[in-house]
Amino acid sequence: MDNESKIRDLLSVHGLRKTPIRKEMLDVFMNHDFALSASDLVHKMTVGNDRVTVYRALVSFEEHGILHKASEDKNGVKYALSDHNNPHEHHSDQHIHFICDGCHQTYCIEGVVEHQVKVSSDFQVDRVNFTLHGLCKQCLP
Amino acid sequence: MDNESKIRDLLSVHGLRKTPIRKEMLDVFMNHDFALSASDLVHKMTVGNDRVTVYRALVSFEEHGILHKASEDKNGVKYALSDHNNPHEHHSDQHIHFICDGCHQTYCIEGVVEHQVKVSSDFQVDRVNFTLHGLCKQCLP
DNA sequence: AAACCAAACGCAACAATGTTGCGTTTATGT
DNA sequence: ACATAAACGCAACATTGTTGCGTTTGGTTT
Repeated sequence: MDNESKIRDLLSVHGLRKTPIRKEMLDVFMNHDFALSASDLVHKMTVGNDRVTVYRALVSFEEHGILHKASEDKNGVKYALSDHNNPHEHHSDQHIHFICDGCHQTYCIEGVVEHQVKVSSDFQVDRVNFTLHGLCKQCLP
Repeated sequence: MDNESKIRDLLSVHGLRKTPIRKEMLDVFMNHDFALSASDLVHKMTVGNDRVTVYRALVSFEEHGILHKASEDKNGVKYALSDHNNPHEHHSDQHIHFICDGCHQTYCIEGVVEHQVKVSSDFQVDRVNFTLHGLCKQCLP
């Protein structure tokens, strides 16, 4: 296991147990630069293949801020490591979600979307969620 | 039925049959100012309560541009009337989707979100999808 | 108005995602 | 080494959405 000490630290900090399944889940996340669904994880993991266990670990990781929901549609939720834990996210505290039209992966990428909202006063806008769509490097012609 | 003639016209224009179920589906949409899921429709309708029929009608309506997907999450897809058919959308050709944190309804509202995207050149951004979140008039304190 | 036909319907069956309950195992602190 | 709560694993279930197929029906043609 590659990022073993990083993973052990991460679990320790949050008071979570270092079980084989949870360690491998985080390892899988650290070895991918795109977001993963529960089903993705179950297929990629070598130890333990019970969906329920994975679902419960995902919820726990999200509650502890280790993971966040990167995208969500009728086919389910995809999670990604939060910035400060993600080896692919070095330079920013904030990221944007990009969904590739080619490979359909969800990437957490660096960048900013500057925006100004003008809507009817019948609605109080507290947040704006952006998702970018297009082609990633691998899928560009 | 209130909007009967409007509904008959709409179905005629698109070469769709004026069946009781489809007429009532459109009627339900016209009597709501927020987006509806297949399940919402099944519960609100008085004639025909087969999920499959509703699903297939939704697909057909979307293909004909009568409806569009207003929001989508793990709990399913919500549809809304396209602007030109929607009695609640008088003044604009474009709308924005607003999801209320209180009632969790999805509204198609008038307004604009000006935005500028700055991201790594590893990703070619073709479209930007955004959703506004906050509180609607009914849910404001 | 009778016949025709494709559109629409309705039922059964299925797949996938996600959740809950409950008994068992195991990581971890004492 | 022991105790205990966290984590696991299994069965069962709910919901959304899809597919196949036979039947009904709206709309057209004759």
